[in-house]
Amino acid sequence: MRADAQRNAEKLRAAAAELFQERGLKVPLKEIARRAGVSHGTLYNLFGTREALIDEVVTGLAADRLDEAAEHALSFEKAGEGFAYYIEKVCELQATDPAVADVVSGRFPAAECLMAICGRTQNAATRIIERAQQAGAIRQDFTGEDLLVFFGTNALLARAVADTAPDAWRRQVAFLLEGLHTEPAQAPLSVAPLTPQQMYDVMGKLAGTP
Amino acid sequence: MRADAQRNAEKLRAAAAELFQERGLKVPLKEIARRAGVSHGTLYNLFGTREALIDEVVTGLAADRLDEAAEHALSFEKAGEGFAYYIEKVCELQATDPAVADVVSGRFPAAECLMAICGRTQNAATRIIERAQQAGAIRQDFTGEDLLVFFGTNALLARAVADTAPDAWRRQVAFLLEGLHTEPAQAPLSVAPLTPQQMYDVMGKLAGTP
DNA sequence: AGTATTCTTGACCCGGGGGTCAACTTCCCG
DNA sequence: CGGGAAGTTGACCCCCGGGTCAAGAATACT
Repeated sequence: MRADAQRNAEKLRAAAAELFQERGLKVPLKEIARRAGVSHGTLYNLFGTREALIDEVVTGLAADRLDEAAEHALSFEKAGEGFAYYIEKVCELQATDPAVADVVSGRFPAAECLMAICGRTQNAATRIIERAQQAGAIRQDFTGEDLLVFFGTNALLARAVADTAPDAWRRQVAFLLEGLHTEPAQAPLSVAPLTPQQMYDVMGKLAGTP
Repeated sequence: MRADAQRNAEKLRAAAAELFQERGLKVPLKEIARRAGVSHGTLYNLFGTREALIDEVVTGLAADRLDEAAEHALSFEKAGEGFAYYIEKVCELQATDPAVADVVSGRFPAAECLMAICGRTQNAATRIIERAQQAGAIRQDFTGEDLLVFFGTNALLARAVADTAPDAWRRQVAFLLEGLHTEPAQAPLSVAPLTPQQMYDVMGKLAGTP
């Protein structure tokens, strides 16, 4: 690769990182090129697809932050506190970085590496939930799918409130956590959790509009 | 108005009612015209704006259904049950009719009549909440704005799950209701409710993407 | 029936985003 | 330092949705 191409790729990566973080993974590619001070043809030439760009610029960071949150959640002595920490932390990541929000909401433009993160997050969520359930801290019928659905809606919510009341999403999180404690009644749920296949469909559509 | 124009208007109203209900208030106008078997020019000629069409076809029905839900909620003897009924009912309306969901999520293309409904719903929600709070059934710091935010996310969620697990939203509703009961601890919320102005911004953006 | 009025049509304009490619520029190496 | 390879550019294509309007079709009135 020639030296100037290398430089352009770097400029594009920088611009993409900025814009993805500011506005999510769906920013127009032409706008990324514009901010990089480069023709959009060059972007297509160097990266080919939006997914490739995402993978180089977002995937690693997002994966690290999500993995770290999961790890830390599992290190709490009290499983219930780890569970609460995890939810708050992931929601916070979503709120402060639309790119992460898009990653968690899964399968954006079907970038392969993103799917991997999604799966890892799903697994981590399930482990954290089961640990809390075994400790008797939260209701038994809450599932990893439930949590991912919540993350999906939280992504939308956090983006919607970002310019207005950047912490507004915390209220909803609090209500959810309150609803998951074991102390009170705990009426049985009348609807089954989503299957993995259903999760795939649903999260894709939830993300589809923004 | 000429007879054929009358007929066309009727065909357009019918098509619009169908499509709004199937896919929400943002369906392309050209598609409505297509389904009505009429040129899109005619649609613009007869109705001028999307808002006018919405007002003739959706507004009344949506208002009726929402008002009825509110009324019925206030007729419960136990305020807490009325509250739960109201949330379930509104969410159900949203789930079975994307048009209603868009109406509740407020301020679509700024149709005047829709704003009126929005205000009425906000008021109704507040009354129902306060009644439940006076009965000691739900936590004191839950507000009408909180509920509308929840409706906003539920609209997205319900639409996202519609083809896959049309009742999936009920789980989230259940978690919310569980979190609002008075029995357990009730940690104070660390974030203030939205102001009415903030609500306006937020709900507009939440609806913006889909 | 014939004319005046009202309506309808569909081609056309716009802007936005995705994507391609021939012609041009820049680089690098012999 | 010159020429071939590598890279860049921006005009161009697509589709989509909103919106307009001159020309033509349909109706209603006399």
